[in-house]
Amino acid sequence: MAITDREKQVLGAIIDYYLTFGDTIGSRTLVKKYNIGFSSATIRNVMADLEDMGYIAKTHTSSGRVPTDLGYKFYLHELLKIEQLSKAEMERIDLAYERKVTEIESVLKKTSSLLSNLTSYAGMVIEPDFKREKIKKVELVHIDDYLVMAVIVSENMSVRTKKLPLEHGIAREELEKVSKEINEKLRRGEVHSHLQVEELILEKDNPLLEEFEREIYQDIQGDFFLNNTSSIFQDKSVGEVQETLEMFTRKKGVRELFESLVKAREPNYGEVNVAFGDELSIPGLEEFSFVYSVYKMGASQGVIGVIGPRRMAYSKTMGLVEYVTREVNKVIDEIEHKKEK
Amino acid sequence: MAITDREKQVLGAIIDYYLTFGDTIGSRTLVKKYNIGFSSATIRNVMADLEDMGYIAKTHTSSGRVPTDLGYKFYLHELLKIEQLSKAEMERIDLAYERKVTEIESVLKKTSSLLSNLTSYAGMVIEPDFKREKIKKVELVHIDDYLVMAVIVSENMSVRTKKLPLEHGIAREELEKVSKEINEKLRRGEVHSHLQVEELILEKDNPLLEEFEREIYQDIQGDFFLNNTSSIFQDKSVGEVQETLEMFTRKKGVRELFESLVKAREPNYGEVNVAFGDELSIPGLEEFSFVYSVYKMGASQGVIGVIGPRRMAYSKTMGLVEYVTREVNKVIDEIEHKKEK
DNA sequence: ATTAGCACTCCTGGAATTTGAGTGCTAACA
DNA sequence: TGTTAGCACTCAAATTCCAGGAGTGCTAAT
Repeated sequence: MAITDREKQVLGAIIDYYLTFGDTIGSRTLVKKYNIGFSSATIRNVMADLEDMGYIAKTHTSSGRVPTDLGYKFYLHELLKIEQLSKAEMERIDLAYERKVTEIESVLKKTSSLLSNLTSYAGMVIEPDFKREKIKKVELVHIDDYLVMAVIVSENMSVRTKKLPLEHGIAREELEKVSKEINEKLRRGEVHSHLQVEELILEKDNPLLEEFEREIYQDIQGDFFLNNTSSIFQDKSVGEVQETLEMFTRKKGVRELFESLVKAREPNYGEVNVAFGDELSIPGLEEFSFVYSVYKMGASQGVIGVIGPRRMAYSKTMGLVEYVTREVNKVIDEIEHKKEK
Repeated sequence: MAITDREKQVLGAIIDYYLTFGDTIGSRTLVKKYNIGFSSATIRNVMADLEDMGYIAKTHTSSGRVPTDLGYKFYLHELLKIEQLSKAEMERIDLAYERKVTEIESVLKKTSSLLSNLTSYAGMVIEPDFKREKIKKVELVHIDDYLVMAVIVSENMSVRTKKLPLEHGIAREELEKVSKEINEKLRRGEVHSHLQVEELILEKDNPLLEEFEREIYQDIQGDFFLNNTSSIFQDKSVGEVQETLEMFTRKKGVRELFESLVKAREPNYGEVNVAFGDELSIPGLEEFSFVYSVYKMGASQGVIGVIGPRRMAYSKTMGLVEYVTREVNKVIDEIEHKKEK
């Protein structure tokens, strides 16, 4: 049962109204506000058909209609056109990346806050997974005999630091030896993952292995930058969204969730996607939408996106995410080339 | 005009009721719930007197009474007894510090979460101010020619790391020279503050000084660990407390505010204090209370405390903060002695 | 196929009303 | 003189009631 043009038009109007006012709309108002050349009675029939098809629904017997999830998806895939940014907006973004930032982490941080500023939703940037990167080298800094600071550099030039408290103590010279040993092995390709590196350090001293596994695990992995989260919860009470908020501030598990979402779909570089909260299956985010796209960095990939209410200015937001992602890819390229030079 | 015992008793009852139910209480209910050997009419007279003295107030002409700020303070200073923890509770806390943690930062982190678990309010631990500490040594790790990771160790063994992106690039050998130079100067006592250290590095390369000042400023200073903040806002809407929440997650300015509060009073080690939100003058925290005490670490001092609603179980909480602070001081001592050994 | 008309439904918001927990004051009492 | 009973009065909060508005579906006419 194909959908007619008239039906498309009406569906579009209903969604548009819902997007801007968040409310139901009935046949009469629809005819008046969106100049449609038919009477309300006709539209009532069209609406009844759309309801049969499952695209719209009533909230109660005599209410107007709102789009269903199905209707929403139809809209996103078939009806929606990504809006090109205006010249002025583009310039504003370009300007943000103008003063050459030479360090990748701060580029990502800045991008996240840029997105939230421009959309007034929550901006989100996920770093490429550090754990999956090959380790290039490790420097062990001797703080004192009982504390070592490991500086871990990955193939794509991400850097992580990690404190390693030692039970038995180690002298500076001894540590330097260990350090050389490790880097030697790295160079010969005998060690890859960061976990192995830890083991190498630790077997010299055999300390609180479990502690590490549990506590510091998260510090070492790819970070993510999330901005302006509270804005999207606005009217909710803190109690309701407490867990989600906690999850964001502790940065626990969030990364995995978003990552798995992106993996689940075909990752098309440069293409902007939309995921409803319920597709994300992130507790507390059921009523939100995630507009995102994938950027690449070295061999890995990260995610740039915006979390906002289901009722959001998709057209605009998607255009924005698209443009910003392109921009970020450009900056990353520049940095990488500079390094190689 | 001295306050009589009877008045004290009534005031205590009013506050107790307010603390547990957060509501006004009238003479009749008060007589019934707190077995006072007088009639409601008598209590009405007592209440009228207390109101004249400014300790209690009505919310409207015919309502019951609630304590005023003055009444609250009187209660805290004169009436309240700090509750000793039970054996079981003490053991539970001891247990948390049992598995010897050999690294101070994680002790503080753990303390913060311990406090929030035990009170279900927000636990807060402020590190001693890193900026005020003397710097003991600096290690400069060469990531690549355009990125240096500085590891800064203070006199009291706190450690900070900081990425320094360079505009013009520096070779490994050159960097090592700079590093030696700096540490030499440190040893001779020619350099103290971390800012000077930065300058020394930077004058070799003259890079994005302003960027530093602005962006990385906060990373370098003493951190604080704040847990479970959302729990204290519970019933509020996210919109209302958005700014405060944002302030907490960005960790911007919070430290200064709390520090200045503590400075404003005489810092008695080991003694537990209470500050009302309005004494803190922290935006968004007007309706909260801060129960805290000061711990010392090397030459500096930090703060351990709990942020909760004005209506909180003070007696209990104060006992808890007192005990935990003692415990933390003990652990820090142990770590420091171990180092010296 | 479209439309006008009609009876009916449901949500919404404000006004009116009731109830409960208080108060202050006065007069009586130990 | 301190304590108490009794009474008239007040206010906030909850509940009920009611009218109005925005819809719908259906039928009959165009």
